[in-house]
Amino acid sequence: MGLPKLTKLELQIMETLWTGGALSVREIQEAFPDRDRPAYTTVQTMVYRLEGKKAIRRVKKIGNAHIFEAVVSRSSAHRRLIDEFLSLFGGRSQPVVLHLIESGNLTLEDVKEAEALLTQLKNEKTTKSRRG
Amino acid sequence: MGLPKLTKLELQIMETLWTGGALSVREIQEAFPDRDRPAYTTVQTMVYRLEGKKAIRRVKKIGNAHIFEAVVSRSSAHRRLIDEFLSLFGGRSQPVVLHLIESGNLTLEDVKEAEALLTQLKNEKTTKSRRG
DNA sequence: CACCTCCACCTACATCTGTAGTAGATCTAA
DNA sequence: TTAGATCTACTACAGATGTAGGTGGAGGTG
Repeated sequence: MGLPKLTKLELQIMETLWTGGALSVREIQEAFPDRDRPAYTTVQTMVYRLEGKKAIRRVKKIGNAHIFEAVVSRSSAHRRLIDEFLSLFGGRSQPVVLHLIESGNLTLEDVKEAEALLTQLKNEKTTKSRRG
Repeated sequence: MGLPKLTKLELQIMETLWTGGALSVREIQEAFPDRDRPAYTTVQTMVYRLEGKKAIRRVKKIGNAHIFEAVVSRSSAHRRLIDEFLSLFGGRSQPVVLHLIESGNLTLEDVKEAEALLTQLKNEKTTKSRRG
């Protein structure tokens, strides 16, 4: 089975784990912005569901609290999201790109930068492989 | 209130209406691919819900069948979708762009083309306005 | 007019998502 | 050791989404 489908709230929790490493439910809850923080048990429920989906796992226990960490990587989750999204446009990115540009969310510069960044990353990896 | 939120299936129906103009429930249903066509009443339910959301409206009656047409434009619906989507990435398009490029869904060429197209459209509109 | 077909409407329901309460276990500090 | 804090695990529930059945009525056909 492929990557699990993650909902908005689940993604927020994943984001916290991707950023913060291994955390308790309490820590995840407190990572939410003050003004829009779900109840402890709400977060707990989502954490359990993420566990059920194998997106996260329990790694240890501190006191009586379980500590969770991400199993699914941010990168693969994002990929999944994007594919899902593109499928709404028949898998074609053209209409998406048009709208991104139109709304000022995307310029040639952005793309150039992104490409440069990717190229750079790729080269570094290659170099490292050759050296190692 | 802004644009209504549209679900996947609702979007498929909207797409049919955006493409086909004013249609009956039966026509919308038959526009689905043979192999994955929902029951007539399923489509009907979604059409009613779209009507409830003011995304479409009844324009006339042929025989005893109502004919529906889109009220919300494809363009605004797409915009809404994209904003919704970007919000999952904190409103930043950078990670999205990176993934689009990485997965081969987006190249500099695509962006150039899209920009050219937009510029062209804008000019045409301006010209038309001046003329009219 | 009688009948058959198609449609409108209403109702139902499983699953998913977000939300949270409660009961009982466990830990910790006095 | 005992009371308060904190967690876990379970349960509940409303709204959204996809899916579709059933009933009755409108329209055309012979």
